[in-house]
Amino acid sequence: MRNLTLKDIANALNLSITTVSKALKDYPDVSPKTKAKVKAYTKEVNFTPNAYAAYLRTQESKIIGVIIPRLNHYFFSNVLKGIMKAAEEEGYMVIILSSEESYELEKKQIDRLLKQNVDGILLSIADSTHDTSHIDNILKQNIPLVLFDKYSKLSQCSSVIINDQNAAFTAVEHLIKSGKKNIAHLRGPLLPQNSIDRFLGYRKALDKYELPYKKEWVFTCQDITSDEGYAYAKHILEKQPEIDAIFAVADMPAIGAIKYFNEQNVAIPEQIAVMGFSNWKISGLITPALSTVNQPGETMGRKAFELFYKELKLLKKGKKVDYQIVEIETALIVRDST
Amino acid sequence: MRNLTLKDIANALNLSITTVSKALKDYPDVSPKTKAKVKAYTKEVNFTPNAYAAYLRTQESKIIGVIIPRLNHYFFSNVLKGIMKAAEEEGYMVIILSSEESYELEKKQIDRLLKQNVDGILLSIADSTHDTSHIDNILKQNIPLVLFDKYSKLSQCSSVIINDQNAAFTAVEHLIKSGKKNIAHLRGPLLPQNSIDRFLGYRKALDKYELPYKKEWVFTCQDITSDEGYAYAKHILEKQPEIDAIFAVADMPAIGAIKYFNEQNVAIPEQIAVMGFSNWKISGLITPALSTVNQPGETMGRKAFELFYKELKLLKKGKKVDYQIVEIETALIVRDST
DNA sequence: CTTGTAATCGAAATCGTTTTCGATTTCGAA
DNA sequence: TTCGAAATCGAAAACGATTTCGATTACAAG
Repeated sequence: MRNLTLKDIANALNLSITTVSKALKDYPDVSPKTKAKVKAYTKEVNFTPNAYAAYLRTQESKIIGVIIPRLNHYFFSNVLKGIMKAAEEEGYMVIILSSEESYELEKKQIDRLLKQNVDGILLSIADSTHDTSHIDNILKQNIPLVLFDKYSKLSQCSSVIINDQNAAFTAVEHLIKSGKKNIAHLRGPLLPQNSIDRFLGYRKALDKYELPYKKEWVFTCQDITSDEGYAYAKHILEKQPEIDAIFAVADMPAIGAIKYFNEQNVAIPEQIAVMGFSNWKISGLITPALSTVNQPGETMGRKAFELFYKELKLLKKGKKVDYQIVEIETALIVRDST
Repeated sequence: MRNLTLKDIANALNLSITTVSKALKDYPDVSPKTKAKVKAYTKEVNFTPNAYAAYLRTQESKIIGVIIPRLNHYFFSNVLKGIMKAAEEEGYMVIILSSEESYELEKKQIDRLLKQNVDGILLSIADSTHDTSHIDNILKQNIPLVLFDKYSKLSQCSSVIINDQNAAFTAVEHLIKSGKKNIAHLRGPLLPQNSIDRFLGYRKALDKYELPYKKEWVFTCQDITSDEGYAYAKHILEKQPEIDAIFAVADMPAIGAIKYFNEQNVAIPEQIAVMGFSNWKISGLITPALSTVNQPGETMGRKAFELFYKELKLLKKGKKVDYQIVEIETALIVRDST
């Protein structure tokens, strides 16, 4: 059972391949009558032109590639959802690849996508990515590129981000206003812009309210896992009991910390308050429910696709495209842990 | 900056397009010397044949389609991870679509994938799917199809599943052996085989240990959310306090129930025990940690791809392919909630 | 120096579209 | 009736690979 081709349709209707093709694409030099006839028939037999053959002429694959650092990750799943919904509305398919936070793999995945002739690439860069030449390569090939969430200040391309610094500032400010004075920070790895900015927001809040900044109150989570949060919570309780609040770079370490405090019957937030970041589904379900910052993944994904699509259309028209940085609103979510 | 073509390579090396193509594919009628020359050069300039042009002759897209019911879902994310890793090893790209648990959308997504000429389809069917004619259509087109997790007993195709009935039986048996006698079940929707089998496993355990089965102890979670678990927990505590254990069809409702019990200071597991299903990451992080059944998503995904790939190779050789049902091992995970 | 065979190579057809451009038809106006 | 413009159609050339099959070369044997 072979798929139908234009030739089959043409034969069935006693028309030429050309006319059938043009009728389907609403060329002006096909009469309304034959257009109607062709469209009715193709609909009846559920025909659509072969995408690969079409690509050969148009050079448009109607496929975009998305690279995320991790697959099973609540936030990125949400971003994907936004991307895929928006893509579907425009008839685009999405190929997803994961860099597993590895710079080498990220380069390889970009290469795979370029070989696949995707119409555009949406990318959230890996924690370990330390230079951006592979990213600039995409731009050189003149195919639209949009970064989301984990972006790079160095690359001259469209990005969809949140204001990490402000969001972190607001979160820490809330801790301070609720009376906490010795606030620790579980920060992310050193490279990604996100962890840098969240750390800077933390410092800015301390500065503004004239609280001391102490290096020994900042702990680095390499992998941003609950295990790391759990271990640091243990360390804090045993070695640095003066700490009365924790601001974590993400929900996972915060949840790990809460788990440990629960086991030790530490009163949250009275003895120690815990603040997360990202608003994962689960953060509202643990006890006590975790205060956090909402990071609207689905919105970011949709916006990222829209930026790509806009650039593609400009490109097709041969117009100049200049890139754009879109900032998505975040919101402080106060629950029971602060 | 156009991509290179066979013609470019041929010109550069003073060979014909034919010879270059054959050299790359190790045809026997190309001398080792020219093969080496071609391979060295293509590697140097990072050339690989255009995938779309190749498709036109070979009818192989090297792309598979995957349809899952939900995107931001821990278990399915894990399955995807397994699929994508295995696919990458064989040079396959993966297009992912979501049916959002909708029968209509599932049909549409299958259609999209067929139009895209994917080499195979991996599918986990939606809760609302009530007939399988659209699935049988895939088989008629003679392209490999593998169902995973949410499968259908009616379709004659390969599937990767767990033994839901046995797994549920073991889980409930564990509740019984820990002394619980009045065990409620938060079951899933009526259609999917999973919820049916887990329900049957629940009943079988009650039967075996001569505990009464009561209709009013079975509650249906339409969407399998934490909210439903929360609401049923409230109902149970207020209206049916004789219930001393809950076996949930999945972790999410179990977590919702635990949240409510925590708020009401109900002792878990002393007053009421809670058992989940699936072993989501989060289930080990809440307090008390949730007992559950491990459902190895990544392994299932990898196996599903392998089944597809095996079928494809048989198909290419023109050999008869007969489908295969693979059962993946589950394991009871006892934590603090039972 | 032939001749036959094996080893190499390339011309050309093909896959299914899209699109240019030339051919044909239609039809109103003169 | 005839002419020309406008409307409608189709032939054919791409797109970039794969593959069949015929052509050429090399070389050993007679």
